[in-house]
Amino acid sequence: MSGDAAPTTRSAPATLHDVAREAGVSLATASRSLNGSTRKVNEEYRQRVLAAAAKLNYSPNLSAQAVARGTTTTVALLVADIADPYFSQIAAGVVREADRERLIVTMAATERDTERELELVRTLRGQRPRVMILAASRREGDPNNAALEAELRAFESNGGQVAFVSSTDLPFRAVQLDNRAGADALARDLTGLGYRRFAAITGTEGIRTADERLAGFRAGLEATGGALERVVRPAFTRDGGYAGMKELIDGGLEGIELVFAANDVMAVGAMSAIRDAGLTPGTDVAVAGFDDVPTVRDVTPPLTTVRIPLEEVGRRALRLALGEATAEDEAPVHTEVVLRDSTPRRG
Amino acid sequence: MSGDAAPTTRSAPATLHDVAREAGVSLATASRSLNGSTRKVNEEYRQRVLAAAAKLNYSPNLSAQAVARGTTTTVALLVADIADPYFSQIAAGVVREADRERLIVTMAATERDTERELELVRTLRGQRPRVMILAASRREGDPNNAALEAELRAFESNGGQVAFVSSTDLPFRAVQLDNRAGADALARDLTGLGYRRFAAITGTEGIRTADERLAGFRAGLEATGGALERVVRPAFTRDGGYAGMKELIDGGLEGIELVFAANDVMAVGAMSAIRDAGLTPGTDVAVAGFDDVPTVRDVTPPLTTVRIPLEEVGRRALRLALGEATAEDEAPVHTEVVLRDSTPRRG
DNA sequence: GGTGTGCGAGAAAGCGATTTCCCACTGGCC
DNA sequence: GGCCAGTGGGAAATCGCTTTCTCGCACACC
Repeated sequence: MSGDAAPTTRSAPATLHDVAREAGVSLATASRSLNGSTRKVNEEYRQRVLAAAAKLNYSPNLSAQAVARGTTTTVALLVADIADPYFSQIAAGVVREADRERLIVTMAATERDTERELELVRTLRGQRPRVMILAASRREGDPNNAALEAELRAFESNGGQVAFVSSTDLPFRAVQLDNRAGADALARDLTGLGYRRFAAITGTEGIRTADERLAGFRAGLEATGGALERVVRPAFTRDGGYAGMKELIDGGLEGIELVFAANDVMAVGAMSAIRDAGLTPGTDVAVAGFDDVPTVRDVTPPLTTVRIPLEEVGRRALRLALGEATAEDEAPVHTEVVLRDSTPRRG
Repeated sequence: MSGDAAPTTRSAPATLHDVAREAGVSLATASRSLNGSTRKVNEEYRQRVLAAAAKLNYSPNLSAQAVARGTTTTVALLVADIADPYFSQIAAGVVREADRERLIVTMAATERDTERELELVRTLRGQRPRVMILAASRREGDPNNAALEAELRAFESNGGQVAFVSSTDLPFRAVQLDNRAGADALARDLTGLGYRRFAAITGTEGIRTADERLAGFRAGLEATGGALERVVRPAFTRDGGYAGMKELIDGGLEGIELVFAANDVMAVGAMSAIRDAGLTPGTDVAVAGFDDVPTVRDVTPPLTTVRIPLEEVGRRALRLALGEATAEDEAPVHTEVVLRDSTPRRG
């Protein structure tokens, strides 16, 4: 049913004033009854107010409350792309934790554009959110970084809280993902399985997450005698992964045994490229990713990767920002190598 | 860097009042300069105000604006589960379109609980959003439906707009997905490929989307001589799909040639179950899904499904709610069967 | 020169809440 | 009986902004 206009006549929502009048009490008493202040209010009055509110279907105007109280119940969340499973899982964690704290989440997408990110932060600041969580990936040395820092500083000095997801060069709280250690461990495990000759598909230079993962992987290989023979740097997306793998194949695989993609969606794209080239991932060339997003256990062969508990990361980011972080929350997030069939033990 | 407390002393954000004082003009003039009212303001004053605002890093308090204007720039979005690619793609569409309209999106997750959904609608109503978009799936005959309808009616009569995604028995605008026709067409194409004996994995009875897809599939089979021999109804999730397929296999496949899962994540789960049972999806038993979420082109074999342009659905939902829908927007969303290797032509 | 008329600055009245402050009343205590 | 502390209701101030409303001023027109 593509429904029509509203049936009842349009009228302004009931205000607290209406409720007070209906209950025959003052504004102050109505307010106190509905949100339970420090002051006691006569039980009979309270009941009358509650009844009046129910009758009028009263819903407090959160904006007005925010103005009067000088504080909101809002959390602002910035991600690069909501449709990307990495970010959508983090968002799910933030939303869940926010809900527990009875906070409301407003979300925006930077589309991986730092200019946009800056502008969004500016806009969102107008909401006076209690907390701002920035999960969009950082770029090293981006020209907008200084302005972003200034904006966030201003936000903080007005009493707001900031938390980043993933490491950043900006001086704010952050949920530490330890990309380096994860990739390092992965590399060691892979050489342990008998692999020696590697290639990597990573994001554009400057994307901090990508750079760290590559550095960690490289370090792990160096420590255990693996050789990173080629590195390609396409976009940090599924299609980037596909394109990167194609580039590797077109350039001639020449004995490369395993391709490490800096995140799972790239790895999945890479596997499709391998297949489209008439090869079999896992058999002809092994593939490993990073993140352990849900789908990678369902691809064929299931993908070896480094697990990050992404939803937990989202939850933790919010706790961190709210200043409710336990010592555990402050520690780097535990990452764990998950070996699956995309990297079979090598003869 | 797990940064420390704010460096500058904490102070209240600059208000319009501060800006006006700094610029040496009245509050009214400052307001008019910054948001461009119908009234003209002396260019010199305007410049002074702009300069003062920049100097003080002024950011208008959106809550206060909302109270004063009696209207917000907020869109409320309800989804079942943000981490589910179906919903995250829709959300991405909503966010993108909202951004174009310079609206802010607040998001909440029902976790597939209609009780929660109702409560969230109540809370979000307090924000006085311009628009509420409900994308969480509907349940036929749910006891909370009446209360939900009442709540949304109240919201509408206060000037809010409501839009559902996917059909609903509730009398509100909705983006029509035409699940029935899509599933019908899929069934016809599959019998056209030579399949005759089918099973279906669909959601719990009462989930409208699942029911419609099953009904359409059934109709398509009946019209073309296919037989739906078994139907299982697990949860409407990836794990549900896995469990459903396991149930089918454990019950004995007995000549079933193709399994239709009512959405892609279930289909992907089903494929894993097939594989875990030592069979090969596509070869031993064909699989088809619904939605065409991004990952299904990367699974093996690539999944046959019915494409819904989910991001476009999200965008359309917002336009519909804002009353900006074109005739095109009002029409049911175009669905399209996408045949891939998970349903090879049959001998 | 007198009088409309238009323009635009600023004072002030909201918007829908919360919270301070005032004050009437009750009850305990000497 | 007088006094004081405690209680709790309601008037009014307040939050940060928008938007009427008032009013002085300049200009044009007769």
